[in-house]
Amino acid sequence: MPEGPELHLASLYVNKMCEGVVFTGSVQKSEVSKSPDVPFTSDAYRITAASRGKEVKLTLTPMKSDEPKKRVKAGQADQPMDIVFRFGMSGFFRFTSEDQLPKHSHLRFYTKEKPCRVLSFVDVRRFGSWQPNGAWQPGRGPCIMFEYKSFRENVVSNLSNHAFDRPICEALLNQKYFNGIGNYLRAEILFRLDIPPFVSARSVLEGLDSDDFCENEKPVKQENADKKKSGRAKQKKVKEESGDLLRLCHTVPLEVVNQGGKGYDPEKQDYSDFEAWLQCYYVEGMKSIRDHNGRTMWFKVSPGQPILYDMQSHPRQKTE
DNA sequence: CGTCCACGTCTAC
DNA sequence: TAGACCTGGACGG
Repeated sequence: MPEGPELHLASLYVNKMCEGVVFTGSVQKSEVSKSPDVPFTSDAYRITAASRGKEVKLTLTPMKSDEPKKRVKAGQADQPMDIVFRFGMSGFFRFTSEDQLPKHSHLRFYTKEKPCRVLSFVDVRRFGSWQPNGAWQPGRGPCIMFEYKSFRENVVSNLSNHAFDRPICEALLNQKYFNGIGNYLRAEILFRLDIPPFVSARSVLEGLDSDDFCENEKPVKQENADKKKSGRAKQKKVKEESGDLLRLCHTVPLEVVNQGGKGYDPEKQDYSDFEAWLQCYYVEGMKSIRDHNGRTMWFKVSPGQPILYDMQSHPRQKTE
């Protein structure tokens, strides 16, 4: 499942499926999982979810006892517990009956009904992880989708950092600054602005404002408010028409969220909408190359652009 | 049968 | 800056 949009859709899924549902007992981990046990037990508790960038937080909240004076049973939680999940390459949540447990269900929450149902964290490859009593991972930046203002400020005020020495396509995967961007989003975002993937991040980002003046229909800045010009005219024009790179880091993922469904997941039936939405990643006629970390970067070569890399064409069979 | 590839981190040399 | 960590689908022989 898992870039920012899929993590957020997962949190919406949990909140929708678990609304009004009462869970009970302890939290079960699969035999094979190496993630920590979740030391939480309650006769009756609820589950809610939130997302931030590429993480999801579940909150387990014990329900108040009918008899307030009665002491909480030994071993029973009386305080909420947060569990923070990262999804690796294949994590997602599923809510099923007990006899429909998905394969690779590695953490399970059981409802109080009979027959009971189960909220599962499913993760085929087990690159995902969870942390009981967890918090948002320190060092990950603000969410590209839901903390847009601080996301922008964090990038613009740290452009001198070595992270921005990297090519823009690699910097976009740095979760300290782009929490929620992954491999398909970086391709789609750079494609929209026709930015060559291996130009230096700093050269693309310098000159951007920490405030997005395009947002909220604010008037475009005074033409001459900025002195140093010339090369910036083109950039400013792009910004007026479709937003700058940082704005697209916000709006492109939100397009996927607004599609609903499950976002990126070729195994699912409703993958076709998402596939149709992709303009670059894995698209016929686009080029791909390994970046410095061995990740496949998808991009197009614009007419007249110099061929800087040893590229190969990777045509895709359109299933439709 | 085999090899390659996949939405991401991690830690160890 | 390699690998390590995993399963499984696609595709080649």
